[in-house]
Amino acid sequence: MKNKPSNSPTASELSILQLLWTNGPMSVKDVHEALEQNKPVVYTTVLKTMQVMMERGMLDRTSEGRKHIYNALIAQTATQDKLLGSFLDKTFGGSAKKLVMRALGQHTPDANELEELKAYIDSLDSAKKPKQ
Amino acid sequence: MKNKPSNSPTASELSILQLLWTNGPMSVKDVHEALEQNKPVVYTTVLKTMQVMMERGMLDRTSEGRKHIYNALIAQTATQDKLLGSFLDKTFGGSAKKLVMRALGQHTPDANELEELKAYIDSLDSAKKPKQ
DNA sequence: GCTCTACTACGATTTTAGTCGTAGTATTGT
DNA sequence: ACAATACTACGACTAAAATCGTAGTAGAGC
Repeated sequence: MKNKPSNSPTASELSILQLLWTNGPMSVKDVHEALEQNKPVVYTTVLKTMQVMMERGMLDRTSEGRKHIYNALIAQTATQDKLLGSFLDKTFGGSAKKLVMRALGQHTPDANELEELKAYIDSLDSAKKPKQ
Repeated sequence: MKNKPSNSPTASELSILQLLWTNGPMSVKDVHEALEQNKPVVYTTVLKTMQVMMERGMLDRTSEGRKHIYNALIAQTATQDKLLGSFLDKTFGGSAKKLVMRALGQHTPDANELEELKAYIDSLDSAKKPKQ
């Protein structure tokens, strides 16, 4: 009776999750060193954050000698989807079309990625109107 | 020497900005009544928030009798773009393609909007590779 | 066995967002 | 003029995130 469904991670928590999702299980030291490449942060701050995340059911850990190796318990895609849904509502009034156009306009992918996107939209499109 | 470049609005501030962007200048009373349709909130909470926003350069106001009529000073698109850029970095590692695909997959627009999106991507695409 | 080092544990503080209650003030209606 | 009304001003409180410092402890090397 402990694990709540795990609320959305905060910005700091998310930066830790990104590392774990990318690299797999990591020690606090690993995470700290990685984070510090962007912005100075005290070791125990990272440690504390990860401990809190474990309490909240976002991470678990195993012991390897005296180290703790942490692992993400919540899935990347599910977490991103939840954050995206919330952001979409708050910032673009829930209009995915508006968000997408703005994202593409501001951070236009290269031609190859644009082709992929068109193909993806086609697949969605034909699912919507199966007039095939 | 007062106006800082106006930091990004918080969630509460954004909900107020959305109203002002949509409806134009509004009194605190108007904003309060509109917000309350979603979630109960005390009048002075809204007032205080709007005063803080004015201090931060997000709003200004004029007097109309004893009322204050507030107006958004920061532009909707610029604000959305800033928030979007930040969200994109934090949550999708800066990959607009990933964000877009996820947004479309989770909140698929109707067929008409998908067509618009394809057309928009085409316009971006031809701008990228002007092999016309 | 002893010391030094590399960790973890945890309390405490700071900061910020969000919220509310009370007081003050101008205007309106009688 | 006076009371009721409709506002604004502002201090203060709460909750949560983020940060840090100190203390404790296990293990490595001598």
